Amino acid sequence: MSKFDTPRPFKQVLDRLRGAGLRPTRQRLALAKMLFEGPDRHVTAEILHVEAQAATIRVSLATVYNTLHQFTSAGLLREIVVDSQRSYFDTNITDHHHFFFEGTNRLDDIPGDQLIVASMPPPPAGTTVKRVDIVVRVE
Amino acid sequence: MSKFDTPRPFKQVLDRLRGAGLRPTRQRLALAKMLFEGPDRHVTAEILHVEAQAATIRVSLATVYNTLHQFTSAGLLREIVVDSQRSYFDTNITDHHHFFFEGTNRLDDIPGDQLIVASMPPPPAGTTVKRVDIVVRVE
DNA sequence: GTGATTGCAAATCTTTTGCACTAAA
DNA sequence: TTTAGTGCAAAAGATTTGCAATCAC
Repeated sequence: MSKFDTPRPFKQVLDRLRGAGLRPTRQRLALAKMLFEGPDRHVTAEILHVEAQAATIRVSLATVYNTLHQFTSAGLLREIVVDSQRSYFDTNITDHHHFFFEGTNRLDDIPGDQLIVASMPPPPAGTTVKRVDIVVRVE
Repeated sequence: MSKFDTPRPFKQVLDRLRGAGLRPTRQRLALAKMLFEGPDRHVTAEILHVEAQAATIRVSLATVYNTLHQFTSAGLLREIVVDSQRSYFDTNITDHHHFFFEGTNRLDDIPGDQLIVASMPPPPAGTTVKRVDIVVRVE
């Protein structure tokens, strides 16, 4: 067993922050590990904060909000708009869409190749398309 | 010129409320006229309230909120989720989608036949599709 | 009359902000 | 050091709620 067999998640997350020009502070590192190690996920600030506290990570809710927005600006996260009352963030930043379960407020990914738009109108004059968001609401 | 030539918008709006099982109160009638007479539009509670006041219609912001939700439940309006901070309501309740201008927070309709979804995954087991919302974000 | 509707002010909820303190480089 | 980042509490903005007064039927 060589020394290269062990995964080095700490370093991966650390590099991801450095690459985004964000100082790897204790709080950012802890939140990044919760978000980026393990499978993709959808979080709200509130949920991430509660989880952090459960994991004995000292971080304020304001910092969770700041961090989620910084990660989003840096392209590490994507904000999903499905609820006019709350913001969701997705660790999956590839091209894809969502199922939204109205009863439980849960989000599930729809892989990019499973939902195909056949025809789309041109953007209004003077504008460019920034993103196309598709939400399939189910219940 | 017969007596049938004159449009009777008042009666139309009144009947629309009655048909929805909503008492045609002064406030509901005034708001319904602002919403349903004239071309389709997108409004927030705030905007509708300001407009009402400008038209010397006495109605509280709480009542505007209540009314928008009652109209939505009754199927007279549709709520559009494009911004996780504010609710928009659309008087166009036919099948269609939207352009959202990120700079100005403005919404434009995309007629139903101008955006065609070619392939769509089946809804998760035990759920049914309630609606498919497509937002083309431009700037 | 009587039950639905309204207005108002207070409450709630999510998110942002100001600023003194702390920590990374 | 020096500058970015953090925590806290307060502020802000959107929306809802409780309840007495008012209105439609």
